[in-house]
Parts: sequence; C-alpha cells; structure tokens
Amino acid sequence: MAFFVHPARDDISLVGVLNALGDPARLAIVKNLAEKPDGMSCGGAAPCDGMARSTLSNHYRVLRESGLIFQVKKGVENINTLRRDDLEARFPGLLTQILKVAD
Amino acid sequence: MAFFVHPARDDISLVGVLNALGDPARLAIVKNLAEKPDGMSCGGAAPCDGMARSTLSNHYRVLRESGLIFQVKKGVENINTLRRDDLEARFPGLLTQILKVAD
DNA sequence: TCCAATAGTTCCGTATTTTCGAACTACCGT
DNA sequence: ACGGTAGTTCGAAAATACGGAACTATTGGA
Repeated sequence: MAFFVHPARDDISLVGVLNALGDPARLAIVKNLAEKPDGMSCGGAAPCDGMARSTLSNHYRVLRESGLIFQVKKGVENINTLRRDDLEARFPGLLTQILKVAD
Repeated sequence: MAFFVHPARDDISLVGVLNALGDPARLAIVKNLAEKPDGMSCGGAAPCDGMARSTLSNHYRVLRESGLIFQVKKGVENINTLRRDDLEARFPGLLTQILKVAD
C-alpha cells in the first residue's frame, strides 16, 4: 500500500548534503526525522507552524534530491524517512556528527 | 604589520557553517586552507581560475561571516586562516569529519 | 616622489533562487 | 459522490548570488 513518491537518488554529493542542511527549516526537519526511524509525515516533521505548505513542500524536495530522505506515500500522507544507512555508507560518520553537534 | 581585516565573529552557528560549506567553491577553499595552518591568500586558495574576483571576494566574506575563517591583511594580500580551534571548541569533531569525507 | 602592477573590495545591474498564496491532485471515510 | 485532509504545482514577488567596472590599498621600481 505504501510506494515511493520518487525514486531515491543514489549519487549523494557532499555539497548537496551540506547545502540541504545549511537551512534552519531543513535542519530542523532532519533533526525531527532522526528521532523517528519509521518516518514522519511532512506536516508531522514540520519545523514550525505558520510556514506555507508550498514552502514546506519545497524543503522536502530539496532534502529528497540531496539524498537525505526518501518519501513513500501512505494513504493521504507522505512518510519521510532519513536515509541513515545510505548516508553512513557514502559519508561515514558525517550525519551522526552533524546531529550530535546540532543537539 | 599584519592586522585583522575584520573582527573574527564569535557566535558561530551550525546552519551558518553548513550553509557556507554547502557550496562547491567555498568547500574547495576550505579544503585548501585545511592543508595550510599558516593561511593562504585569497588568490592562492582560490578553487579555480576564471572565477571573477568579486565572486571570490563574496565567498570569502561568507566564510568569514560564518566563522569558518579569519583574515589578516599582510602587505597587499589578505591571508585567510581556517579557525580550526574555534570550530572544534564550538562543534567538536564536526569540521574534522567533514574534511575527512571530503577527501 | 611618482608611476605601474598586484590584490581585493564595493557598487550595481542582471540572473537565479526562495517564498507563499491560489488552484489543483490524490486519497480516505461516510 | 461529497467533504475533509495532505501535499504538489504554478506564478508572481521578494531575496540572494554572480560578475563586470570602477575603486582602494600596498608594494616595488624609475
């Protein structure tokens, strides 16, 4: 019943990842997702309320295109999941370290 | 004879650092500086030739304002130095990890 | 001292990117 | 089929980045 909204990209670049995380809203989303291995909906992981839905949608697109997350459609929601293993394989220790200092 | 071009900022933010490094030109500059503890001139650490001087100058400003580097004027040049210790104090292990995966 | 060369910065117009409202699509429950 | 919820796409306005031209500052040489 759940299927990928987009294929998960496999050529993750360091600049892409850093650029994606170099925005307060996206870093907040990733921090939220880091605590939920099973993923969260777009609204659920939102960095704040009051942000336009279209803006939020753009942030999720950047996160997806940078390879930080993947999205599966489940019913009416998109479930976003942090690609910890893929990132660990590509850039060992990087995401862990960033999340650690992001407390 | 060498003096600060600007005061080095002391409130380094994580988003600022990630945003600064999330650009190919600036990441290349930082990688160059990482190998020269005594600093390099703007032109010397340039990521490529052919980039406009004004663009390069803007990149150094972003790096300085994010807290990644400081600049001292020495003769006709600006010497740029990576603020490894300050960054290590603020975000332990972060810069090291990024440089490691940036090989 | 005056001049030319070198290294960067600032200014400013253009180009790209980001933001958000409005309209649209998709899915569920009734 | 209808209404409600979740997100995306479109288009215009606001914000930001790029780069050429002009400017400042310093050095070395005539």
